[in-house]
Amino acid sequence: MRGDPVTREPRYRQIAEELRHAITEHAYGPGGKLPSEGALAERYEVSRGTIRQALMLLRHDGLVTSRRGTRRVVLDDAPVQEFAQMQSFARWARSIGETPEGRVIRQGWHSADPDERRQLRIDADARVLRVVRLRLLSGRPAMLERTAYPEALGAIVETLPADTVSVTEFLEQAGVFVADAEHTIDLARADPQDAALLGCAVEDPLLRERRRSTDPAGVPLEWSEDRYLPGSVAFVVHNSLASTPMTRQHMVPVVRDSG
Amino acid sequence: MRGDPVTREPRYRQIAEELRHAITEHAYGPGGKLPSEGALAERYEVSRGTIRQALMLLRHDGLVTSRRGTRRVVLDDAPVQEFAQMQSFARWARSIGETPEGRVIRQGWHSADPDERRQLRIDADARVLRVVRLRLLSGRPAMLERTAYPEALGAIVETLPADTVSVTEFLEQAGVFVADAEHTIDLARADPQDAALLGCAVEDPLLRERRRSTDPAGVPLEWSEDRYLPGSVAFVVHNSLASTPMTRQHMVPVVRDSG
DNA sequence: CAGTGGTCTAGACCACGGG
DNA sequence: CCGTGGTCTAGACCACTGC
Repeated sequence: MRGDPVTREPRYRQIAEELRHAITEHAYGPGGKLPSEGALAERYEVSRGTIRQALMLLRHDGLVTSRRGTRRVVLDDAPVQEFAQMQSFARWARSIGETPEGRVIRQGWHSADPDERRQLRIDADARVLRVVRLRLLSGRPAMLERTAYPEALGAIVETLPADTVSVTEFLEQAGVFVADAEHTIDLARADPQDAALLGCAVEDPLLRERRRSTDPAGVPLEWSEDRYLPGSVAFVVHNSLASTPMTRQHMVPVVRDSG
Repeated sequence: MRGDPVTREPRYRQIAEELRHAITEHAYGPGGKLPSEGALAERYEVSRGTIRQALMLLRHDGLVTSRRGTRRVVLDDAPVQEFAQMQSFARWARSIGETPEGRVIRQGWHSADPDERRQLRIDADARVLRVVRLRLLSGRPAMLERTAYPEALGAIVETLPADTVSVTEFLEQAGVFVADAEHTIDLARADPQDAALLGCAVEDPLLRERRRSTDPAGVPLEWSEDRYLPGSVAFVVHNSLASTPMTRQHMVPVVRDSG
């Protein structure tokens, strides 16, 4: 009943959270130096290894540097968000003080096309549930989302009300968790459906995010193409020598069907 | 025979590299299971901790999952690149088999504007070197880059020939290394200069990447705005419960404030 | 030179998954 | 239940920075 979770938060995450707060409260920098690992280990009464785990989190988020020989330096109060917020439009919207809405525009079962088969790693004869959803921020259309779900997941999603605000949160209650996602960001032109629903003109430019999400076991959960009205959102990525989660991808001109 | 260079590659990185190769050669998956940490520790004759460091690298790159209770599962042969390739247009171009070119369009010293002062963390009276560079892929204009360098770095960049292919590689030879970068990706409209140099029309949509790079000590090195012709490039980002390097950023509609 | 973070070891206990 | 990865400890030595 109480907030006592089944599995308590690991010590190194608690420490990372405290340090993150200290940093965003400008206790050190920017440009300031963190205490040494040894000093932190003493302060928190843990081993140096635990401190290093905590600092690793901050480093991957781009909050601090680290190099041999000198103390860690505060880089910036970076705009860090939880994975859960990146993964859920509704959570993100709430975190910035907007009211998220969602409306299913169309929904139906289809046999998977080659792209869907590759992304969802399913057989040629498998079916997918395709859902088109309009996403709104405080009443204004912000994004149009076209998602394909594999059979098992589609059977759940299919039952949701058309105005479900957060599919992600519903799926979590059903025991479905997203653990990994790969995003491809580029530009697209509004097709007639985009234009009608987002309230722009056909051929207007949109920011496009294609996303493939998988569960903790590595099983693909969804393959989605989201189109954002320009001016409503930007994507921020941090990378470093320590981790390079972002890559450029070359696009060769492709021939598309006339639709 | 220990003829190793000054600093040898750490064991965990060697192991990660071997495993990465095995994965991309489809020795396990996709969907396959990796050997347990204990088995790998025995095979490579290292402690379990070292194996875990290696696996952590693969996990952050989105190559494998990891959860308690089961062996790691191969996710995909992900489009992983080195940080160095993400950071350098020329290196990236070569890696995809294209010939990179660069041309300085304009270059000059200015007093830093508020944006540059904040991004480069410099004083109000400091000067910056502003450089406008056109980047080409195999002869075709692909991107226009507007960069601001702080005084010390500008003094070096200023001396480069106008057709320098890789500024990054030159700076490395001068002992300047990029260790961290933050990227903001959204959409922009071509201004007259963009249009003239990229060969598009004014107001045409462009994919915009703003970037702030820092050195290993956390000192800002450059603040840049790159505008890509659509269709030439996409950005790919991997994130997970383990690390969330990407965030959405809300862009507030420009509202005229009435004093 | 002293202090720092990077690497590595050899243990330990626990939480979780799946048979 | 057993095997797995997640957390944590208490050391050790080394490479590097900066005085």
